Parts: sequence; C-alpha cells; structure tokens
Amino acid sequence: MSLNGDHDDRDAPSMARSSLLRELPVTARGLRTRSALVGAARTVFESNGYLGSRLIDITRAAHCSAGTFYTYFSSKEEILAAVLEVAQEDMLHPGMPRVDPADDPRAIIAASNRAYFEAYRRNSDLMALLEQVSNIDPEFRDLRRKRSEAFVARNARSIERLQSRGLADQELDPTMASRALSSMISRLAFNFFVVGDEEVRNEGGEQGGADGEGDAYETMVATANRLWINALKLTGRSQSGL
Amino acid sequence: MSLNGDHDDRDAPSMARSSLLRELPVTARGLRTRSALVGAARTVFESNGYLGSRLIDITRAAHCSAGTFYTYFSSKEEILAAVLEVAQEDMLHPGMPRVDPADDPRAIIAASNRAYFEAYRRNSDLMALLEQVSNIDPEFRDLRRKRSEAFVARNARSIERLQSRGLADQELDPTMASRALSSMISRLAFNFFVVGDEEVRNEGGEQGGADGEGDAYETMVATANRLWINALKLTGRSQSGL
Amino acid sequence: MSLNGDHDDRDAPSMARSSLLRELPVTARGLRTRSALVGAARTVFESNGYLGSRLIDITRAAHCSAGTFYTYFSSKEEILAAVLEVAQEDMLHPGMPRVDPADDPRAIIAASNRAYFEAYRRNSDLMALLEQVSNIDPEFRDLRRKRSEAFVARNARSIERLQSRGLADQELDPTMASRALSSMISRLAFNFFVVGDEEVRNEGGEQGGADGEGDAYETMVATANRLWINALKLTGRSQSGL
Amino acid sequence: MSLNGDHDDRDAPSMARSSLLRELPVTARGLRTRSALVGAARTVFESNGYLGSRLIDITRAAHCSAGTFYTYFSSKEEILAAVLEVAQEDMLHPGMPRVDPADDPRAIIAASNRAYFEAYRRNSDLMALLEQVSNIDPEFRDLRRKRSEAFVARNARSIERLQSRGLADQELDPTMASRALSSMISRLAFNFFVVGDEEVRNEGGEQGGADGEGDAYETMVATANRLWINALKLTGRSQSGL
DNA sequence: TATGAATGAGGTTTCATTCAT
DNA sequence: CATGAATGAAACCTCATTCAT
Repeated sequence: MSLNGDHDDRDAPSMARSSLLRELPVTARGLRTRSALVGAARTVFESNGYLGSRLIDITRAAHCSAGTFYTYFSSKEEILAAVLEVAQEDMLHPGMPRVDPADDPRAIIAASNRAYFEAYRRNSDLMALLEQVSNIDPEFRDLRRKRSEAFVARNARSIERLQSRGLADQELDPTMASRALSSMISRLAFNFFVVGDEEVRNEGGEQGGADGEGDAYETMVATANRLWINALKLTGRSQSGL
Repeated sequence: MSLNGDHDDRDAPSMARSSLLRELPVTARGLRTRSALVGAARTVFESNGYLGSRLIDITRAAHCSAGTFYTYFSSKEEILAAVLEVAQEDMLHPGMPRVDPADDPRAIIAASNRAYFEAYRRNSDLMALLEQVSNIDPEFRDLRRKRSEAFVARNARSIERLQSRGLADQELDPTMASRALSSMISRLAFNFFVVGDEEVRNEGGEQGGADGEGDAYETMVATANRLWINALKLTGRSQSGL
Repeated sequence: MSLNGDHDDRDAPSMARSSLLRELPVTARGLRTRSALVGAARTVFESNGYLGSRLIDITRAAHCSAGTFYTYFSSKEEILAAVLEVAQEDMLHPGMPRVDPADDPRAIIAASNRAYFEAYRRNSDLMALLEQVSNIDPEFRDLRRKRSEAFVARNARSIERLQSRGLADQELDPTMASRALSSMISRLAFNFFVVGDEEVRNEGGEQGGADGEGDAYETMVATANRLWINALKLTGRSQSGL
Repeated sequence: MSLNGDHDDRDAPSMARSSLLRELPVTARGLRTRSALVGAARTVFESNGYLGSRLIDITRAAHCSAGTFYTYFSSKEEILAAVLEVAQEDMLHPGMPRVDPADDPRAIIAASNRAYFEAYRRNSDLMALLEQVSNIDPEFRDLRRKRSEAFVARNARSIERLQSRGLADQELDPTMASRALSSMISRLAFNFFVVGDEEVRNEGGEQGGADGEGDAYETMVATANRLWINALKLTGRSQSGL
C-alpha cells in the first residue's frame, strides 16, 4: 500500500538502465567477471568514496585487469550506477511485515518508518556514497531527484486519502507534507548512520538509563514516529502509544 | 531567544580559524587582494562546485598570480573555509524581526522558519557547496556536525521549556525531536533551492491557482510551519492563525 | 676473502628494494621500458645531478610519457635507488684478480686498492651523484651509513686477523682503523675523480716526468698503498715490493 | 708551523670575498641588521640544510622582512658564503697549544689532529652544510677545492721537510701523502660528527669498558694519530705512546 | 574475453627575487 | 633603510582511458 519505507530518493532500476548501463554479458565467465567487478566496486566505493576510489583499486579487488573493466562498463560512473542499482532493492522493499490497510494508520506508519531505518542501517555505506555522488555528478543528482519525486507523489496520495477519510490534518498540502516528512526521516537516518559518531548514538532517552547504542536508536525511531503522526494530526480510536 | 532560525550546521567562525586560516595581511593592499580572492573564490565555487574549480580560475578572477594565492591561503580547502565563514553570518543571524518571548510560540516558530528559508534562498549556492564538500572532506563534515549539534542542543532546550510549561507534547525526547525537525526544515530548503528545478517550484498548492514559483514557496513555508507546530502538539489560547 | 676493495658505503641491493622499489613488470615490453628509464635516468642524473634533473628529462630520454614513469617508479628518489643499485654491483665486485689467502697481505691490499680505484674511475659520475644525494636525502644517507658499517666491520675482522698473526700493529683498534683507512681511500678517489680537475690530475710525482694524467693516478695508487701498509705496520718476510 | 689542524678544504675568507660578497653596510643599524641575518642564516642553515632553508625562514629569524635581505645580500648563495666565512676562523686556527718546532713531530701531529677534531665537533653542523652545498653548487665546490689544495701544499712541505731530515718515509710522494692523510682525518671526523649516530659513537675500545660517547671519541683520535704516524714511518727517540 | 603497459593533460604547490610604498 | 605583497616559472604527480598483444 502506501507510506512505504521510502523516504528517500531512489527508485526502480529501469530509470537508470536506459541512460547508464551496458547490456549484460552473455557467457557465464563474463557474468562472473562482471559480478566480481560490481562486488569489488561496492566494497571499494564504500571504503574510499567515489572520488577516493581508483579504477585500479576496483580491478585489483576483482582480480582482473584494467582493460577488462571496459569490457563491461564504459566509465567509472557506469559501474557506480550498477552498484547503486543492486542496493536499491533492499531500500525499496525493506521486507516490511505485511500490513492490512484496515489497520490503524499509526501502526502502519510506525512499521514502515522502522523498516526504513533498518534498511538504512544495512546500507549506510552505500547511502553515504549516494549522498556524495549526487552532490558531485549532475547525472546522479538528476536521477535521484526524479526518483524522489515519484515516491513523494505516492506518499502524497496516501496522505490525501487519510485526509479524505477525515483522519489527517486537512490544512496540509499533501505533496509538500510528504516531502517534508520524507526529508525528516531520511536526513535523520543519514545523520545517525553516516555522519553520527559515538556521541550521537550513545545518548539514551531523557529518562536516564543509557545502556548503549540501542537506546539512542530506539529513541530516534520512537521520536520520528511520534512526530510524523503528530504532524499529520492522525487520530484514531486506539490509544496505544506506538 | 529560542527556536531560532538555525536548522543547519553552522556556527561561530572561530572553529575554522584555528585549524585552517593563515594570519590576515597587515597592509591595505594585502587586505584588498585577500578580499578579491575570497570574492572570486565564492563566485567560482558557486559556478563550478568545489571539485570543478581550479585555483587558476580563482586567481584569474581575482586578477592575481598563482603565487599570490599562497600568500593568503595554503590550500583550496582553506579558501573554501574563508568563503563559508563569510556566509555563516547571514545564515546564523538571518535578520529575524525581534520577537517577544511572551508571544505565541507558534508565531515565533513561523517567523524563525521563514527567516531560515529566506536566508537559505540568499545563500543557496553556498549551501550547495557546503553540502558537496561535507560529503567529500572529513574536515568539513566534522565541522558541520559539531556546529549542528550545538544548534540542536539549543533548540532542544527550547522544546524542553515548552514541555515544562505544558505547551508541547511531553512524550517527545527534546534532543531527538530537535534533530528531526531541524533535519526536516534544512532538507526541505536544500531540495527546494538546490536540487529543485522548475518542476518543483512551479507547483502551487492543491487548492488551485498555480501562478508561478511564489506559490510553491509559500506552500512550503506554510506546510513546514504547520507540520512543526503539529509535531510538537503546540497548543495555545492565542488567536493568531499561523 | 678479506680486505676487499670496498672502502665505501655500499652493499647488497636488497636493502633498498624493500623500502623503495615497485614490483618489476611482467611483460617483455614492460621490462624494456623500465630498463630504458633506468638507463636514461643514469645518463640524465650523471649530467645534471639529482637536483638538476627533471623527470621530464628522463622520460624524454627514454622516449616515453611522464605517466609511464609512474608505472615503474613512484618518485624521483625511487629511480635513483634503481640507478644506484645497478652500479653497486660493479663497485662491490670490482673484478679483482683472484687472490690466494696465503699471499703476502701487502700484495692483497695493493690489488684490492687498485681494483677499488679502477671501479671508482668507471663509476665516478655515479659516485658523485651518491655523494650529492646522501648529503640531501636522509634516506640515502642512512642507506649509505648502514652499508659502510657492514664493510668496515668486514675489513676490521681482516685487520684483527692480521694482528693475531702478529703481522699488524697490535695497538690499533681494528674497527676504527678500518674506518680511517676506508675513509682515506674513498675520499682520495672522490677528490681525484669527482672533484679533481686538470690541475690535480696533471701533476706527476715529484721525481719529475709529468707526462699526463696517468702519472698522477699511479702516484695516487702507490701512495695509498704504501700509506695503508705503513699505517698497519704490515711487515713480512715476503720479498715483493708493492 | 706545519701540519696544522687543517685537513679539510677551507681557507682564508679573502678568496670568497672577491666573488661573492657585497660591501659591508656603513651605519650601525645596518651592521646590526646584517649581523642578525648572518646569525639567523647560520641557525637556519644548520637546522634545515641549504636546500631546506627558505629565505623567509632566515628573515623571520632575523626579525626583518624579505626585502631587507636584499639590502645586504644579493642571493641565497651569498649569505651562505658569509655564514661559512665566519666559521672558517675557528676551523683555521683551532687554538692549538703552541708547539715548539723542536718537539717530537709525533707530539705535534697528535696535538694538531686533536685540535682539528675538537674544532670539527664545535662546527659539525656547519661542516655538514659545507659538505652538502659543495656537492650542489659548483661555485662552492670550486672554492673548496682551491682552499684544499692550498693546505695540502702546506702540509706536503712539512712532510717533505721531515723526509729531508730523515724522519719520514722517503718513498712517499709528499703531496699525495698529504692529500691522503688529510682525507682520512677529515672524513673520519665527518663520519663521526655528522653521519654517525649513537651506534658509532657508543662503541668503546676493544678492551671492553664502554662508558659512553667519550670512549669512541678517544679511540678515534688515538687511532687517527697512530695511523698517521705509522703511515709516515715517523721515527723518534721517544718511545712514549701518543 | 583478457591483459597491462602507455598515455598526457592538467592539477596543486613552492620560493627566490622584485618593487612600489 | 625597511617593508611585505606580488610574481611566475616550473616541478612533481595522478589516473581514467586506450590499445596492441
């Protein structure tokens, strides 16, 4: 349904395919080599960033030569696209528990937000990479923007539906609200998993007991959910705190 | 007072000074040249980005030789710091109308959010630059993070105060809420002014009349304010609509 | 055997390898190019000195591009190490006539000194280079010092052996004497072949007949031998004049 | 008298004056500034070497501006000449105890060698500098060579005199022997004070008791003296070890 | 399909020296 | 006599990409 875990700017791979990727190799050996390159590139990019990674680092990690690279990709940009594509899957369908549309919308939001954060945690290095490259290469910025808009539109429709059912603040512009709340969640995740260091993650809730990283994480999730729900003025029969 | 317009990551210039900048020139001529370099750098960086800018572009724009650059700065990084420093002022003290602490908190929030967006608009090229560089250079990322935390802490105290006066949702963790809402505003501004192009800015509100960019902007500000206020569950006897 | 021709500061090539050199190329073409670079570097360094040589001079002489240089060496320092390494061979094993340990020690000394001077003559440009660079770059100074110590130790053992056979001055500290005599020979060679110009080399012995460079050279060798033998108070029943 | 402490290549300042130095300033202030520059240059050169020293380091240490430098010196080379000139004094007249020409030549040699080593110790940084620069700049190499020859000639005359008195090995070429022995002493000092590190200096004599740096030093002096005397086959009535 | 050597434009940076003030 | 800003040539080095094998 709606309000799925995508608060950020990525999308179906097909968009990327058309402009950036070559055709897949036909032989088994070719597939293996290409696969090794993509895997190596992911590792290398995650460690050193896009700019810090040399093609030779990638080919070395893939146990092949510099020339071979150009059999499968026509530029550094292109293999980056391939790397990002692989990871989109996980961010796009973060394996959320099935939700019944009839459920309390607040529960659905809570679940999808949590699923998003979990996926972000798994892919934080890649998200950092995406953030880096979309601020460098207009091609990726553009890609990102287009994807983002698609999801914002979907979430906007959900908000609209909630409004028409009288469950959400009628004064809000659905598209803009969708943009704002998506921004909030994705940036929170970015700051927590990419920028954040121990200081950020070690703070627990205000109640006291700081028993490690988990506390800060749970606080973040709970706060994000509550803010989101408050922001939409979601009402419901159920009084359960999320 | 509180809840000021700072949703982003900048701060007192002194932080940068210590590690990055050379001593200022003593003669008027030197001051002039240095100034010309900083101005030229701002222009060049804004046009080409950090990576796309060559030192020779900067010195040419400043009408001086390559060697002169190193009289005042010891690296590209350093002149970037100088450029950003100049712009911090405007982002930090965006010239908000004086607010009376006794005013309706909702009005204060609305005013400070608007002031932030205005400042962002004025400095959007520079904000794009900061975003780019903080995803490349750990020094700038670190600087940014430290600054951000300082402001988050300040806003968190404001939220706490509202909570203790019974005006804001007591269930929220003030620090985390501050982080989330700051993220929302700053990212919204980034997407609007930096990433956004005609498509984004030309959409008006859903109510109808799309008459240009102004509409989308007003919708964004209004939505941001309303979401922020809803999110904190700010209530008040005060009569002003936002 | 002992008292070999090494009065100076060089040694097994392996010392340099570990810290300075890249792996060798695998193809014949690569080997050829690397070889051309080393040869070109030797010529260029010998003509212009280390500081006076630009990488571009070397690559031009080797008929390759600047980038190619870095396929094989990662710095000017490194190719210098490679150049010196080649020349070490000749200085280390100067092709001395085989000596019988039972021979008169004085004859052995005379032969090994002469072999050293001959090797120095062949490699004088390179020795000048080494002298220059070891007074500039601590890495080379260090290398030189370590090598020197190894040879001093070997010669010291020879002196010790002569002492224990009652053939050399017992009062001498073997290590220090070895150091002193090695210094004498190597510096003499340096002054003659590197510093010295026509004035020096044209002087014959005092006996009269100045008939060119050869005379001065023979005088130097004879004097060095005689001083060395006198200095150790080498005595022998053996009849051979030096 | 003869065989004075000069085993190396320096000489009366007048030689340098003619080719390298400007006239001295006339005012007291000028003299003070010039003096400060020379002093600063000595310190800086000794710390960083000739190449490693920037003019700006020198002027800063002398508390004056870059422009002022050129009031007194017309190049980096020139101030180096001035620095070396100052230090020549000490090396040239190392304050040897007055010797009676009628004394045992061996005692005279021992005294003058020791005086040389002492002077070298006092000026070792400067000697390192001279060594460095004379392998870089032909002007200094030339200067050095000319000076050296002058001293070698003087010592050669002393040897000749000893030979004619029947006190030294008649077979030796006096000039060449002088060159060789001077080389030995100066290089020994260079290796000990400039190149040498703890390893070298901490070795005591062979008898055992290593009680610090002094031991190695005394061994060096004693060995140098004994080798020198042996080498010339100096005979005398006195049996005293040196 | 795989190799790895070759490319070369272009970047940043240094510092002795000059000169207007 | 002093200042210190300005100069500018040239040096070293990087790495995505090509291509002969």
